Amino acid sequence: MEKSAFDLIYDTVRQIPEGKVASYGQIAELAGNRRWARVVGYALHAVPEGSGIPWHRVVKKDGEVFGGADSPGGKRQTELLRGEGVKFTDGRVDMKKYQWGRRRF
DNA sequence: AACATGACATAAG
DNA sequence: CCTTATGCCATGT
Repeated sequence: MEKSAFDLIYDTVRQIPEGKVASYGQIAELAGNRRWARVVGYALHAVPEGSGIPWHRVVKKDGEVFGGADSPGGKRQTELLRGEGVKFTDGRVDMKKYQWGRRRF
């Protein structure tokens, strides 16, 4: 069985350390192709609960959570990240300090 | 099997 | 900053 894009993406997301966040594009890039950003979104959307996938550590390139901090799910994601020590500002995570590794520069 | 949709990113205007 | 277009995979109808 060859690994599918989803498997690679899930594997990458699982490697995100606690207290850090990664952007969809970053996950896609680490998974193999940076154009999988969309696939990453769908993958997280299809993440079965209890899979051990820290989907809440994945945010948009701007650091905004899914749907926006105003969304019910976004609010939950924000709370989860905050519980790990990630501070939020204006509904966005401070990527400069909390982005996993750091792509670019 | 074909078409439309989706938790995005990037480039171009 | 916003809109439009393109790229990619899986799922639902």
